[in-house]
Amino acid sequence: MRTHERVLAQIETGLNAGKWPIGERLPAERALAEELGVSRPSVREAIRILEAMGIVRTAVGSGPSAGATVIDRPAAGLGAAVRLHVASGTLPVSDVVRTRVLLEAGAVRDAAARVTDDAALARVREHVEAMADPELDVAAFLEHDQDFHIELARLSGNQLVEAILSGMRAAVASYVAAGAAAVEEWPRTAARLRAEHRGIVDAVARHDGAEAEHLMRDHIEGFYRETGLGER
Amino acid sequence: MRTHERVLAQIETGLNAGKWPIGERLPAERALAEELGVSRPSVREAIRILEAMGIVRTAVGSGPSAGATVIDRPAAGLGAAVRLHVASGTLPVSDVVRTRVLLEAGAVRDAAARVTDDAALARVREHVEAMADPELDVAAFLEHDQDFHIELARLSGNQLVEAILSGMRAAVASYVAAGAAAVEEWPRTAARLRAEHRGIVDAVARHDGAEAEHLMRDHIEGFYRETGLGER
DNA sequence: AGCCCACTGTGGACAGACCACAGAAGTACA
DNA sequence: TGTACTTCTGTGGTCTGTCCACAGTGGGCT
Repeated sequence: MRTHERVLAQIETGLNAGKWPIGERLPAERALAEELGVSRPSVREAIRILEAMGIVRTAVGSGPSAGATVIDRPAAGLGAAVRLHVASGTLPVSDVVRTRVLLEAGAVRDAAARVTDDAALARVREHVEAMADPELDVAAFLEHDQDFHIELARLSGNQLVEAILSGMRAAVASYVAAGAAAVEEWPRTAARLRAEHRGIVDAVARHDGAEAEHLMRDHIEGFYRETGLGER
Repeated sequence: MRTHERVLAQIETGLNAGKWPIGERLPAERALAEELGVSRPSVREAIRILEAMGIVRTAVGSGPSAGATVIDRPAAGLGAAVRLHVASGTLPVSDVVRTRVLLEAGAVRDAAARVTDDAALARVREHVEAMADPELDVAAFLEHDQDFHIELARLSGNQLVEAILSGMRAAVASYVAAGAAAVEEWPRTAARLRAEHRGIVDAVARHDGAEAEHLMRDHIEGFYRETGLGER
């Protein structure tokens, strides 16, 4: 086993044992290196991996905010992994779409069953309304679309689903942008997407999970079909 | 932007451009460092991240197999991320279970629609049959159970779903083991699980996606309920 | 012809140094 | 006494140089 892997394992053990709760800082790189009897570069490599996985955040300087702070951003690591693999071209877009359908459809169903927080629902509606602005260019529209989907998934309360979808965000954004560019009459498509968004939110608001699930499924698959992304 | 991030971005760009198809090797660390005008440690940190994400595999020595070879193991990176976050205790088991339900139910539905490869189906059945061995201890039984679920998901042909589920494997294994230990009459539960497995495979084999989806849902949720893991 | 061994290129690891940064502590001055 | 400035200290970021272990490769010896 390589040194940095050993370091990683030791840190992971410590994390499991609750040695450094979220918000706490890991020992300084030099201290950790001495403590574990390894060199600083080895410690750094381990911390790099933790950072890429969204487990810690590093900062230079002095004071409480400096150093490697334990955080918990599942989306960071999952996101980077999904992004890199989609980028490397081996993860087909159709797989990403299908996975979205499964997760988002399930998420809105759960959201409909549990949503009571009107503030959260209002946040979702904000994105829907923002998309109604006729001045909005396509990029900004799609930005709100992404936020809408993520916020909606968040309503399910399932952190893992939210993290995976957040992770897929960049990958989704790139294919959606390509799809939007392929649409002939964008204004009409945009109007339809808006209407579908409203329908989904309304279904969630009235706790109609089955309907919300159904609408979400059609919404994602419909866009994918209309843009012909599947035939590439 | 930090140096290793710049290196990572450059490598990612190269990957996107198809500069190093899968199976090819990245330039040597020293060469890459000189080419990009950075130090070797910075290059190493970038490669470490790629390695953790399952994008490359490194090997010492000489010859074609040495160096950083581009591979594609989405499960590696996603798995590590899910494992670390579940381990860090912030991802509740119920979220993991729910995510499994969504993904696996969808996966078997897709599998039923497309499965024609009898060899792949036979591989799944092997695990089912292996679980029938009365000599099998609980740990080995659960091992086969995990393999069964992953192989089944693989039949869907969706690499992303398979990767995510593979990534969740370790997390799932730990909660399933805890659940199995909480069961009063294990032999009876084991028999039921076996029967459910058979039912799912049969449904997939006769292309009955709806039934397979339904059975899978009940299978996962049933075990979760029976073991009372949700009440902890 | 076959075997052995040195060579070469690779990642793995380490030591040591210097820098940039940001907060903390100490100090000078009003 | 209070405020502003300066210095100190601890932190990650980065680089240089070095050595090691390893695994093919190819030449030379038997």
